[in-house]
Amino acid sequence: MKRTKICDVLTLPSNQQELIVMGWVRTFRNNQFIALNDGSTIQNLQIVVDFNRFSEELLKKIHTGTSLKIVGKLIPSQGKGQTHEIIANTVEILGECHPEQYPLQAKKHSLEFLREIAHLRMRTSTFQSVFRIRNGLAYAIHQFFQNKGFIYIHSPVITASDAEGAGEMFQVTTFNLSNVPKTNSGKVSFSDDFFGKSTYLTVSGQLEAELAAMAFSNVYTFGPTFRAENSNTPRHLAEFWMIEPEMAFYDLTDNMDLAEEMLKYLIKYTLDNYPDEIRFLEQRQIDEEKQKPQNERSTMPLIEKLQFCIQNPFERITYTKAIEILEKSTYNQKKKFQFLVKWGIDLQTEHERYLVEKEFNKPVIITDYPKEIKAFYMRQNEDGKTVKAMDILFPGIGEIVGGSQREERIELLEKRMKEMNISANDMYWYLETRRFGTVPHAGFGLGFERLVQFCTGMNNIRDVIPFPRSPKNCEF
RNA sequence: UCCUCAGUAGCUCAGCUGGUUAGAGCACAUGACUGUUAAUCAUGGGGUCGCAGGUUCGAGCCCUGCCUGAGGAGCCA
Repeated sequence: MKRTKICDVLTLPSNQQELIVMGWVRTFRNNQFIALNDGSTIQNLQIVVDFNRFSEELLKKIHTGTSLKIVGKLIPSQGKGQTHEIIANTVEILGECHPEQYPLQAKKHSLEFLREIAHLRMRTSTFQSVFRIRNGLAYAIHQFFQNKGFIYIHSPVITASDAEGAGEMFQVTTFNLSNVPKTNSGKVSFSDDFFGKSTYLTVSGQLEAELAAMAFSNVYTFGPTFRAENSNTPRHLAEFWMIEPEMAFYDLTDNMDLAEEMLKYLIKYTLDNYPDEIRFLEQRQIDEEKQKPQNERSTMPLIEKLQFCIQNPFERITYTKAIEILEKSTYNQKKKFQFLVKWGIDLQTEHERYLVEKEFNKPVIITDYPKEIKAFYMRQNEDGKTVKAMDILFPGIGEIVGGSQREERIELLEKRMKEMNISANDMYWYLETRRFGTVPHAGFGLGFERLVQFCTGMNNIRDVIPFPRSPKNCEF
């Protein structure tokens, strides 16, 4: 007889059939009731042990964390908390778990503490829910794009290009750091390094995705990216995953339409496929927020927030309009903003939060930013001041998507690169896309962990990736 | 990187104005009970008060530096 997964056991008729189940003990109550979890579902299966039939020696080895093989009969539960239960005929200990040394208990732990034991935290209902949803979202992203005929492109992880200026980069080298080869003038001799030049971990696959879009029309990347920024916030990681679609023959509106459709698809996918997990996480958030003052609590419970997000069109406004709204706001007139609102500034977190959480109270897409605060590759508008950029701001998360229509006109692109001190020589391959059959195109980047944060209601980004990498933390 | 707060038992925390032998709940151990739902009841063990200096007759508490964590800001996805 083969093992039955707990997710399957719970769908079977409870008609005395004999089954084998395996899993880890969550709790062992009353010397009789084992809550067994095998990770196939966040639900536990109740195992009933008649303590008169088993040796005390065996029962004493059953603790939270112990792994078991149970053979027994499936019956309707006589207790109230569950539908099924298994009456154990045999109980085999697969792996003992020392109760004094095992850090997980059958009670709530703080997320900070669980972060320190990331190798074990997946054994909790919270992290099982989060990572199950993370898995589902990764799958749904491929499904969304594949259904539309997009080609999945593997952009390189190691790159020599630091042109995007998306932040500090991690150097990749095979040099012995205590004895780095130098040139006669005393500089590091990168021509002696593995690749013969200085190389880094990628900060974005966008430029490579653009190359592919010039062949396949519609492509996307989905892979890890790296930023060596010393950012210590609940929204930043040094290693995170990004989805970067790039579409030929798309303008900025097409780009926004696709991004909005994708986000709604992914949120709906979560609601449709992970109801148990979402309900659990919603309750967790409610319990957690009970200790907070009213004004710091979420305005909507998780499920309602996600449904609201699917059902309403995202607000679309230009940067110029956004500045106008901010300037006219009573908030601004009462001088409640710390930073001055003025055309030309980069929107501060407080400004974004005002627009998303106070003014519109739903996702907002801001377009046509001043060119000075955006990247060199964004398409310049006729006004000479703004570019075809778009950022999607989500409540509680901030910027979840950043994108633009790209500058396809080579003269304007070269001029902009010169102004921003970007080497046309190093970037010859990028410029050749504009030289050889250039077309209008657009794309965006979606921060995968920020999406998972939004869909799970987790406040800290370190709790939505199995093994987070952040400044001063590379454990496990 | 900057600002603010925190670090006391395995976990979550209390510890008053500097004053005897540092407490609670949970966890754990032992016993009781046995249809429980974070089971319950009784008893018990468990501490270099983040680290290093300093002030003081005396420091968990005051001062300085460092480390770690959290929240906010910047940068961004």
